[in-house]
Amino acid sequence: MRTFQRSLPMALMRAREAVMCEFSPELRKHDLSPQQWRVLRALEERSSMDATTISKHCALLMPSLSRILKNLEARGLVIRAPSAGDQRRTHIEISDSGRSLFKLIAPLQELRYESLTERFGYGKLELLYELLEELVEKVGKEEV
Amino acid sequence: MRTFQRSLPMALMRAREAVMCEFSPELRKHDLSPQQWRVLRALEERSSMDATTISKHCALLMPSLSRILKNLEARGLVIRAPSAGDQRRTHIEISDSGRSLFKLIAPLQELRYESLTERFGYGKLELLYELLEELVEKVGKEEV
DNA sequence: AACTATCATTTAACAGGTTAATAAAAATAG
DNA sequence: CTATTTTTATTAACCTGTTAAATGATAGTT
Repeated sequence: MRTFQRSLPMALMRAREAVMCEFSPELRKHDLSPQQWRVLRALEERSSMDATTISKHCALLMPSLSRILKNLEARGLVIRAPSAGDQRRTHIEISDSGRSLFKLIAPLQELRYESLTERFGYGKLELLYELLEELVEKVGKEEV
Repeated sequence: MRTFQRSLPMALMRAREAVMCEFSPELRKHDLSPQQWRVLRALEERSSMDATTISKHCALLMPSLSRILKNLEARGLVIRAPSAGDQRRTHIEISDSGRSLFKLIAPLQELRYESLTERFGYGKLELLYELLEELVEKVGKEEV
């Protein structure tokens, strides 16, 4: 029987926590959770999207995203409006103040990412990304 | 600037979710969360431990573990008693009914793990474990 | 022995992960 | 064109993740 320590979900979780330790503190200074930051980042890159697109882009389930957007909207970092064509869709746009906050934080996080890459090794990081992607692909395939 | 998709926390999260899809449904049938299952598994292997040891073993923070144990105890899967030597410590033991539940679920999960190993490739899985471990090591090192 | 610091655990508070249920708009079938 | 189905988003309910604060027990000091 496989030993207890051989747990893929646990190993992945542990790794994620370790990586978060690197990025979270800076975000917390601005009262941003990693997920809120992820959404802000995505919107900064694309300017605007509907909720479902953000959900896919950020790997967030709709219920989580719903809460996150409510929060970000309340803080004025994001603007929500029903989509023109399809009234079901919500159109999300990053606000000026959202963009300012992004510009304040992004460079610092970028430095940390570079430092992490250096410590871990560029090649290994690439390899890790590839393995993770392949894992998602091959494990997801099972559902009929 | 690094593109949005190059996010290690996100990649790790996505992978974890994909893997969970494999194991969660069976657990949910028995009203067990992945973490509750992890604790039960750890206790089955060692029979009994104090809370802090479980916490380290299962990579759970104490507040989470505290809630999990309260739940498992209420369901009679686990027995809690103050430790003999040190009254601060809580001694946790798996109950007979906890052991029975484990024996019911474990073989099914084992099969799923084997299937996953086969689909992903044994070598790749080993490599992934190693990379994740190394990542935790090298990223954790930063704090002084 | 009394005071203080440390340690193990719990509680609180807030956010996200997850499944199921709901509401409303849009697409499709008949 | 109405009835049904599908899609989009939200809400609810429960659990975990996470930081900070609180409680209670132990160890160390003076």
